[in-house]
Parts: sequence; structure tokens; C-alpha cells
Amino acid sequence: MRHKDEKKNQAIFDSTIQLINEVGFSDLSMSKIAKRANLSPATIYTYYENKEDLLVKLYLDVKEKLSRSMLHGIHEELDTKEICYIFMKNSLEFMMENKDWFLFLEQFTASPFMNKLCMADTAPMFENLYRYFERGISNGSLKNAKAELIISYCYFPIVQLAKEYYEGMYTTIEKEFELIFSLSWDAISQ
Amino acid sequence: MRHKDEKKNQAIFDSTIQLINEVGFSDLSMSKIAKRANLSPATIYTYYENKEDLLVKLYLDVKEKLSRSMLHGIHEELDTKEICYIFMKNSLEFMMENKDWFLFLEQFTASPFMNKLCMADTAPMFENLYRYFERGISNGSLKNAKAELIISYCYFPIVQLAKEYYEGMYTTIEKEFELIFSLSWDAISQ
Amino acid sequence: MRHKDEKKNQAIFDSTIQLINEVGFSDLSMSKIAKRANLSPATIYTYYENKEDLLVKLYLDVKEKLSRSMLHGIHEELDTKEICYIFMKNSLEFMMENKDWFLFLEQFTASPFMNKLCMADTAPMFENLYRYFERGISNGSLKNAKAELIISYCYFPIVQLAKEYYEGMYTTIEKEFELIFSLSWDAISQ
Amino acid sequence: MRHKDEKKNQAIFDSTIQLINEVGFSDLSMSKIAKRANLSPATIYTYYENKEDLLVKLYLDVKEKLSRSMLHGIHEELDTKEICYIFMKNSLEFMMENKDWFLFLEQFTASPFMNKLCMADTAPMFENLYRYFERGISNGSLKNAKAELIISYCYFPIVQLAKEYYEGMYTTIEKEFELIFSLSWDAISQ
DNA sequence: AATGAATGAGTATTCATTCAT
DNA sequence: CATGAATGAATACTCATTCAT
Repeated sequence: MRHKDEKKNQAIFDSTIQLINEVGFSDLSMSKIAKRANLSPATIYTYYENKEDLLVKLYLDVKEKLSRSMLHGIHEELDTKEICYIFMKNSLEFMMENKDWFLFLEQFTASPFMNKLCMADTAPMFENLYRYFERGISNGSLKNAKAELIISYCYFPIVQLAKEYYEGMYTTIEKEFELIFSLSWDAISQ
Repeated sequence: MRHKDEKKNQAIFDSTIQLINEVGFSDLSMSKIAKRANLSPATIYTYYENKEDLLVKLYLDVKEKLSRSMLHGIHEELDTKEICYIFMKNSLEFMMENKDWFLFLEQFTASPFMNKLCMADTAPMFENLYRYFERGISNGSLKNAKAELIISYCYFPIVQLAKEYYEGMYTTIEKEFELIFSLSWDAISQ
Repeated sequence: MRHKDEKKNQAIFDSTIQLINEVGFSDLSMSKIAKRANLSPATIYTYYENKEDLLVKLYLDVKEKLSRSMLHGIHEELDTKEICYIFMKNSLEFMMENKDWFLFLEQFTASPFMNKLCMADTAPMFENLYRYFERGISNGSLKNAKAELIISYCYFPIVQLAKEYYEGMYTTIEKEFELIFSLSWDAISQ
Repeated sequence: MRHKDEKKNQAIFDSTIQLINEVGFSDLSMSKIAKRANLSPATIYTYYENKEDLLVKLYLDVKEKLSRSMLHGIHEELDTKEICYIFMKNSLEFMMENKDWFLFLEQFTASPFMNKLCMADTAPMFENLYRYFERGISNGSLKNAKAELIISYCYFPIVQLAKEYYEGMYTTIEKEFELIFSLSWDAISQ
């Protein structure tokens, strides 16, 4: 579905994410989205089939943005530790710069909307990431565990750090990041 | 004058949590809760002021159940590693045995409902847990980091494991747990 | 129906009238009345059959208070002009001293609740008043018109004056009253 | 895009006024209005913000109809007595021909809804009326009193007469009107 | 493509009243 | 007598969605 007016689509996108973070899924409505986007409710339906379609497409869109950011600057030549470091750094930066997007992902992920998705929808986005870590596992620089587990030791502490950042601790982020990286590396490295 | 019926309150409690896990916050409604609890919608309002009050009270109740379970069998005489192990084991067991409760916590935590709470509401529940880990930090058995960070390295991998369990991998839980414990301990121990 | 606790009945009475003046008939409810009277909703039903019964009884009660006040100090020996003067003065005083009661009467009178009443309910209260004015009509001191009309020329301007008073014009009431009396007297006297 | 349907708005208008006179403010509801107007309750909300908005707009609309009717056929060349006579006649005719409208005004005026209005909303409607009577006061044909008071001596007896008419005394209206006019004129003329 | 109007079905909540104690 | 609990029915209002233009 291609539409001339990408601005309108963007307005729907932004308004929805803002509203979800302000009022939550329980108080989100198509007319509120429309009002904030300065559109008629009917207009949203020329871009999306229905509310669920909107939310799912939004999720996939933002999730892909995240996955792309995570891998920025990573390539085959780097060693596992470097990759791990950059991956964690990228993740943190995405969360710090796109608070609304990230918190939307968190809400969506925790919700039963997730059941509407199948693995095939998101797995490809993280294929490369898994490949990098699996290489580390097989070459012995990482512990012998599932890549998913290894990655989660890198990812979740960053989520925590980002949430601290949202609550106002701006100053010590850099130092905290280095600490977290060292803990995560101790956890996963052979 | 009739007495308030604890059975009814329990029915509200159970129905709400079930529904949240089935349909999510966005499609939860007081009348659906009432219907499932075999009550009139009006009856809910003799137990809770309004929808928000119900959800917040539910959250605090379940959260306390979790916090209590986490500390089960832990006492001062145990060393830090043992405490860490039991804490992680307890957490996993709570999640495995109370899927609905735990997933409700996850959804609530990710939602803007959290803004309705202040620290004072939940902090006391985890006071002892923090104390145990702080002791480990100050006596050198744990790395020099904030207790919150240390704890998160123990807690989040368990969350991941529980979610795998929910998806049907019953057989390998024990072995996976041991693996996770070792990774977490590598992350946090001095 | 006699009840031991006249205080409770009084609390119902006062709360109802206050609420009607604050929120109007449309937002009056039995539970609001109960809450303000510090009673259980059920208690009101030991004093009154239902909401309509409560309102009607209240109206008749207050209406009788008004009718009694109007005639205070009036007797057969006074001439028509004096009676008219005292009647108007009494009416004004009642309205000034019992704003809530009076405004309740005004609301009730304008509402379809009035259809629930028959003449027989209120007519007796004003029998004497009519008799005094009818005497004036038959002895030629008043114009030859129905007593009701004559009385209304005395009563409504007082209502107007009371409403001005409610809005804050305290100083000139006395002088305004004298003016109004002279106009009314010019209207009705032969 | 459909156009707003003036017929629907009219149906809301009529249904509301009918219902208020049948059941009163206390039993008026948006769904009753909708049912009588053959509309969905939701449709009312495309024409009015909420219930209060509907009632207030209705009041202002009907009040203006009244104010316009009152002045019909009055102009500067007429003398004060003629103006007074026509004003009273017009008022009576409006009340006789528009019972529902008028009784709605009476109920609204007595209710706390009036507090939602400010003088500025209705004062302009009666500016001309006041000007005519003030002219009479300053040229000595009327007594030296506030125009508001003078007018009330003309208006309220007419209200009384209309209410008698509503109760079925059709025959003597003309004669009664002449009598009332003479009493009112005696009251207000110098 | 875009949109305000329209709506049946739903929302959270309150109602008048009765029940059980 | 008094009352908090309980409720079916109602409340004002909003929902996701479709219609007509």
C-alpha cells in the first residue's frame, strides 16, 4: 500500500506512539490518534486496516529501527568483544535518543498483542546479530550457551540503564555503561 | 448488614488477572471482569473505588506475593552465593507456578499505570533482598556496583527462562537454570 | 410514621435541600443524600417510602413552613392594607432567612413533581390567607378580582426582591421593600 | 463527508423539551432523548458536546425566541402604555402557543443550571425592552423605579394567567388579560 | 485520497432500591 | 431501628468503524 502523503502517515505514527506512552493501551483510541494527528478518524483507515493492524505495523516498524541501530558499525572484521561492546553501546544510544519508541516496544512486548505476531515477522531482523554471537560461541570466546541467552545478558542490563536515564540520572551514564559492559562480559566470556 | 465476601473479592482478583493475560489492558473492561466473576459490575465498586484502583491494588498484592516468594528460605547465616542461588531459584519457581500473576506484573510494569505508584509503595517489599546483596557487596564477595544492578543480573535471565518455559520447553529447565546461575555468578562475583 | 430519632430525619431533610440547591434535581441521588447526612442509604428508606415520597413530603413540609411564616402576626382586627403589608414583609423575611428552603420550593414548583400533588395537599395551608384578602375584596378596599390574582401582585415582586438579595444587594432592601409595597398596593387597591 | 442534518438537530431540540416537561430534569436522559428523536445516543454528541451543553444551548435558543416574540410590533412611536400593553399581550400569546417551550424556561430558570450562564448570555436579548421602559420612567409616565421591577409587574401576572390557561380555563382569558393589564398599569404608572 | 457525520455496541460508573444481619 | 453489601438497570459518554460525499 503506497500513499502519496507520507506526512500524514508519519503523523499517525508519531501520535500513536506518544499517546500510548501518555495514556497506555487501555486509553488509546482511534479518535484520539486522529485528533492529535490533525486528521479525521476515517483517514487513518486509508492507511491501516484497523486498530490492530496499525499497532502491529507500528511495532514491526519500530522494532526494525531498533534492530538496525543495534548493528550500526558492526562488521565481520571485529572480534567478539568489540562486537558485544558496540552492540551494547548502540542499544543504549537508541534507547536514550528514542525514549517513546523504546517504551512503546516495551509495552507492546509485554502485551498479548505479541500473540498476533509470528516469529517469522521479527526473526530476520536479528539474524545477523545472532550470527555474530554464534560465531563467538563456536570459536570459544563466548561460553557455550544459546546465543539468545548470551545476548540477553548484554541487552537487559542496558534496558535497566536506559530506564535510569529516563528518570534523570544523566551524569554517570558513561561510567555506568563501562561497568555494565564489564559485568556482562564476565558473564558471557569463556 | 452483610459482611464483605472474601470469595467475591478473590473472584474479582482472579478474573481480572486472567482477562489481562487473555485480552490485554486495551480490551479489559469492568463488565468483562464482572461477567467472569459471576457478579454484577456494580458489585466490583463495593470492593474497589474504580478501575485504576482495582489494577493498582492488584499489582501491589501480586508484587508482594512475588517479593515474599523470592526470599523464602533465605536467612542471615547463608553466604552470598547461596542466597543468590536460592533467590534465583525462588524467582523461577514463582514464575513457573504463577504464570498469570507474573505476566500481569510484566504488563503492568511496562504500562503508564506505573506512574500512579510511588517508590514508597513497593520499596519496602524488597528491602531485605537489597540488604542481603549489599552485605555481599561490602564484604567483597560481590563486585562493587549498585545492588540494583547486581540483582538485575540475577533476575532478568530468570525472567527469560520462565518465558521459555511458558512456551513449552519443560524438560531442560533444571539444566538451563544451573547454566544461568553460573553466568550470573560470573557477572556479579568479585 | 413516628421515629425515635428526629435528628436523623432532620439530617435527611437538610441534606436533601442543600443538595438540590447545589446540584439540582438532575444530579440528586439517594446515596448522595445519605452520604451528606452521614447515614446509610438504607436508613433513608426507614423514614420515606422512596425518592419521590421524600421529595414530596419535603415540599409539603417546607411549603407549610412558608405558609405559617406568611401569616405570622396577622389577625382579624387589622385592616386590609396592614395585612397586605405584613404578609409581604413576612414573605420577604422567610425568603431572606431560608434561602435554601425557598429556592427548593421554586425548583419543585417548576418541576413535573408538582403533578404528583393535588390541590387538597396545599390549599388548606393558604385558606386563611385567601380569607383575609377575600374580605378586602368584598368590603371594597381591594379591586374586584380573584383573590389569587390579588395575592400574586403582592407575592411575586417579593420573590424578585429576595432573589436580588441573594445576589448580594443587602443595603437597600428596606427601601426597596417600601417601594414594592406601594406599587403592589396601587395595583390591588380600589 | 455528510452534512449535518438540521432535521436531526430539530428532533433533538423537540424531544428534549418534550421530555423535560413530561418527566422533569431528574428523569431526563440522553438515551431517552435519542430514542424519542429516533437517533443513536451517540449522534447527539455530534451536535452537542454533552448534556449540559445541550440544555444550555436549548435554553438560550428558546429564551431568544421568547424575547423576540415579546417585542413583536413594538416601535418607538408608540407611547409607554401601548408598549406595555403589547408587551404583555405578546408574552401571553407566546406562552399560550408554546406551552412546552415556556415551561422548559420556567424549569431551567429555577434550576442550578442557571449558574452556568452569565448575564452576557441573555442580557442583549432584553436590551430593547429595557430601553422602552426606561424611556417611560424618565419621561414621567412610569413610576420612578428600576426598569426591572416595573417590567416584573407586567410579566409575572401574565405568567400566572398562562398557567391558568394551561389548566383549562380557555374562555375568560381575554377578559382576564384586560383586568391584569389594568392592575399592572395601576402599579407602574405615575 | 480524504473526511465529517453517523452509529450500534460498548465503556466506566452510579442509580434507586432491597437484602441479610 | 439501622446499615453496609449487593445488584439489575440505568447513566453519560466514547468506541472502532463505515457511510456519503
